[in-house]
Amino acid sequence: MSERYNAADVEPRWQKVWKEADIYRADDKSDKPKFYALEMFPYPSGRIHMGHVRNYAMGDVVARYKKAQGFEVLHPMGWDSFGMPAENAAIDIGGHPKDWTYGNIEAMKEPLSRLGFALDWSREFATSDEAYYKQQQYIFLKFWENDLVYRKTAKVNWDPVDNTVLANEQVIDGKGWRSGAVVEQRDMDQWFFKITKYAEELLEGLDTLERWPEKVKTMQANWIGRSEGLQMKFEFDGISHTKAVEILNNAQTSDDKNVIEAIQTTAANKAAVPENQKAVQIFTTRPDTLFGASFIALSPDHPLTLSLSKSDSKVENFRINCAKIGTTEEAIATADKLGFDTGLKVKHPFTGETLPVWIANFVLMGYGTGAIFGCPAHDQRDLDFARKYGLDVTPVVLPDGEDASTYKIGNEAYTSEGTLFNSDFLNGLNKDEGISAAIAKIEEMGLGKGVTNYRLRDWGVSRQRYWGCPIPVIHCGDCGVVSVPEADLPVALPYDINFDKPGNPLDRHPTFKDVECPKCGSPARRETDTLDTFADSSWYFARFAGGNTDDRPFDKKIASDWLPVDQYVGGIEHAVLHLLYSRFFTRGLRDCGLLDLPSGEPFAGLFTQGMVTHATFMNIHGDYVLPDGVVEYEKGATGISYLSDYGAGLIHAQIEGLADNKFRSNYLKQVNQTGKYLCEIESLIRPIGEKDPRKYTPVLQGDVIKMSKSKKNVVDPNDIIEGYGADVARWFVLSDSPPERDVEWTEAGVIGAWRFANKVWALVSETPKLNPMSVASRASGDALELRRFAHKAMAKITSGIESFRFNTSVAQIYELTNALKKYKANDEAKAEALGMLIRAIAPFMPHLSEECWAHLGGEDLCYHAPWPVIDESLLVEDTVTLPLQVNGKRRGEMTVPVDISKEEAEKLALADPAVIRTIDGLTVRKVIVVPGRIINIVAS
RNA sequence: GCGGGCGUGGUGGAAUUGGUAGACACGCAAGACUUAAAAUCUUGUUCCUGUAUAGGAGUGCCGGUUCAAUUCCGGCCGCCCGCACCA
Repeated sequence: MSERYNAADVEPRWQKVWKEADIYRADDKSDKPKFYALEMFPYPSGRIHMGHVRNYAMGDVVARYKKAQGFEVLHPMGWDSFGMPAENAAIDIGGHPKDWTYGNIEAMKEPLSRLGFALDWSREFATSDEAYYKQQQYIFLKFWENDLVYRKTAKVNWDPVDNTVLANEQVIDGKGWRSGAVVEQRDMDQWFFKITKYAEELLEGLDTLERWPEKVKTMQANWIGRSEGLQMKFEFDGISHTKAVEILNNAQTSDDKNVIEAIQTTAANKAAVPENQKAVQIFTTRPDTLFGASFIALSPDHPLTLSLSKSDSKVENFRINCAKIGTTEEAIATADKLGFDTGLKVKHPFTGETLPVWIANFVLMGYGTGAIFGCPAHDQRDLDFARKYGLDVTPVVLPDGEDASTYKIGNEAYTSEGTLFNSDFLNGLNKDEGISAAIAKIEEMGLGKGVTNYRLRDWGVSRQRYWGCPIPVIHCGDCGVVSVPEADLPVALPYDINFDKPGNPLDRHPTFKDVECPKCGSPARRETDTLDTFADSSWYFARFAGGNTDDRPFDKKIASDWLPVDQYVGGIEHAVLHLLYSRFFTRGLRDCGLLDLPSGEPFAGLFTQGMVTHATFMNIHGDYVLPDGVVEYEKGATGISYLSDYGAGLIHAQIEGLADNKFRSNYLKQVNQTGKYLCEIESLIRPIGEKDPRKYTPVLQGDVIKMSKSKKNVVDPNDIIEGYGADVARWFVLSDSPPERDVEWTEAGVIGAWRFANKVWALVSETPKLNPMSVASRASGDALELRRFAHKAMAKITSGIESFRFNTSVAQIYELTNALKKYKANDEAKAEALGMLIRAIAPFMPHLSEECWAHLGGEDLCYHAPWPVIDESLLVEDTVTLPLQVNGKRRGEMTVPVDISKEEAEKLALADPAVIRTIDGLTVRKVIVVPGRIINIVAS
């Protein structure tokens, strides 16, 4: 019975058993404590990759472990199936996005099933299913009713060739990623989710997420970007003031009014913005430096700038110049400071001095009020600007140790803390005191008030795309924007579309657009934009929990019972977008009365796993080479080698003859370092007169990077499953590397995992039938030793799983396996240890453990077996080996009873021969005894 | 620029309340079995000196606290990630 472990036979057999017994179905009505395990669901690209394997293997470990711990586990799976790739495929290779998508789902489901994950497939859905997006449309309308959705004109990236809006990620160096056309900024009507309504709650909620990575919380906090400061007005001075009012009143178009209105209605700004426009509103986080103000700067997109440009062509030209700089981050970061003096003046509220009003390219319209006061001495940007245009630089913060009479600002602004000076009533205060005092004074003068500002903007969700959830509204000439009645949902995507022309096919569909107004019955136009696909993934976890309802997004009670997700696992790339949008959605659902989740937090525990990486290889032509095509042989090519001496000679000849010096020197360096020649067998055609039929080409090893098709460093999970089995693939991606870090896929590593699977099987198959649930409570001698070892290992395996350090659990499983081979214990103790081992392996390699369980004669399925109970008394030894240190250096060790007294231990330590030898001639000053840990003798 | 993280053998990594640094695995070396290879098994493997007993050095670098530092503190150096003209 000691034949090799045959995964190809074992794995499908158990998968069939599991499926027929329907063991992974979660029971909504269970009395057991619940546990919701979830991994970020996949986009159906058509193939599973190693990243999926790692992600789902981690979630599966948790799900299976929690099941064994007695929890009712919900572990569902589905498809995030709307999105651009389907449309692009239809454009590039023809066909229909729907067919492409659902074909891919079919193609992926089978290999995913072969990995043997404990998934409740009864809850499966795809976000492109009509039943799903119908409910999403319902949610959209509920959000609209509850003031969480609105419509406004906003700037978008417009690709003039493809006639579509592009997401920021799709704009590369200012050009459309597909067309290569220069992207325009265009104003368009867009739908927005009012995520800023929850800015504060989303920020505060982060503190309650104890089982989230600090990194993700920090990123979200930065993204929300709360800053406290002062919003205040600078009143226009003299004639300029009148002129400004005149400009505003006369030159304003309705568009300008909209912008001004939009600013005024921003929640944070609302209270502080006055009704009239006789002043410029600015926002600052450093009101303590107000006495250092030397100018006011407006954004090129500020309403005042816009109205000025209508009557002044120089302003208009300046705006055009600013727009030319481009949209790339690099261009923005390195752009010169550009300014334009409007000639307007404002009055400083404290000093009464007049300050010039400039337009500056570095002031953003999207943050604060789109206008600032410039304090060059204590802000680097302001300083650069002031130096360029000859504006005053007045220091008002004195660094410690500097003299007020001699302190000067050079080309570096002083941005750290210090004592305020040159500042009248603020003199002598520190930064925080100065901020409070300045705010109090401005408030007292009625010129402004302390406010909180957020960097977070509302979420624009309109996409001019076909393959997404249609936005369920109708535009009527008389009634305006009207929602589609609930009874008419879903607004279904028509199938008969074509991609002959660029742009959104819904927009030119013969009938989709033409509808009657649900209110007045007159001819109206259906919205043809679809929702950002991030909306789809913002509530799917709730549908999994309380789904299968057609009248509501999910059953409120059932979904609320399962939520929050206890353990969510996915990639760090979603740290902000998906994870923030979901936190917004659950709050929205809660406040619309659809979900009973007071905290609003969808994911109680989050784990972000690292990527699967692989070495890259490149040949002399500069092409990436598939790892499969790369062979290596030893330097010298004698004995162990894939190549004959003849082949080696060929490589040498090729290298010497290479024209590319850089490649040749790199290759020779590689050979020197590794002692190996890497090459590719380029063809199997025998050149005339050659003995070896193969043609070898030298290959350079490149960086170890994330698996990617274009870099050709991918390993297909299917190949690994066929060659070694699913368990081996799972085991490998969980061993060695800590889960949050990247793991490098190597052939050697896979073989190691495969060997281990065989080792376990060899151990089990040569063991006669026994009860894997047995407890050898009366063990002594070697048997007791084995028990101690097994229970200790089991404790470490358990804590490794609990704390997401699967690599340490794996190491302990190795140790337990080695111990089982080493200890000469009796059958009862062996049965206990082996039973523990099989159950410990089960979350990682469920097929192997099931096979072992059955072979040993375990009752029922291993999947149903409870997690081993650790006997705490076995974790404590009778004796302990203490290291003996002299002056902090280890000189020996001694084995003593664990409950030895400090005095006794000290006596024994000083009698140790190694200690005596070391302290010979020295005086013992002190002996430190840490019970059960160490003894350190201080001598001099 | 701002924020976060990380530096440990040839390699991945252990050592999460300061207490034997290098668990476990890969690789490598030697041996056993074999006609041979593969597989498997055994032993060794941080570096330096040394036949050995043993001694010295050692967790990026410099310093500090401590009987004791990979761990705590201060200052450098290097790498990675996120955000980025956010007032």
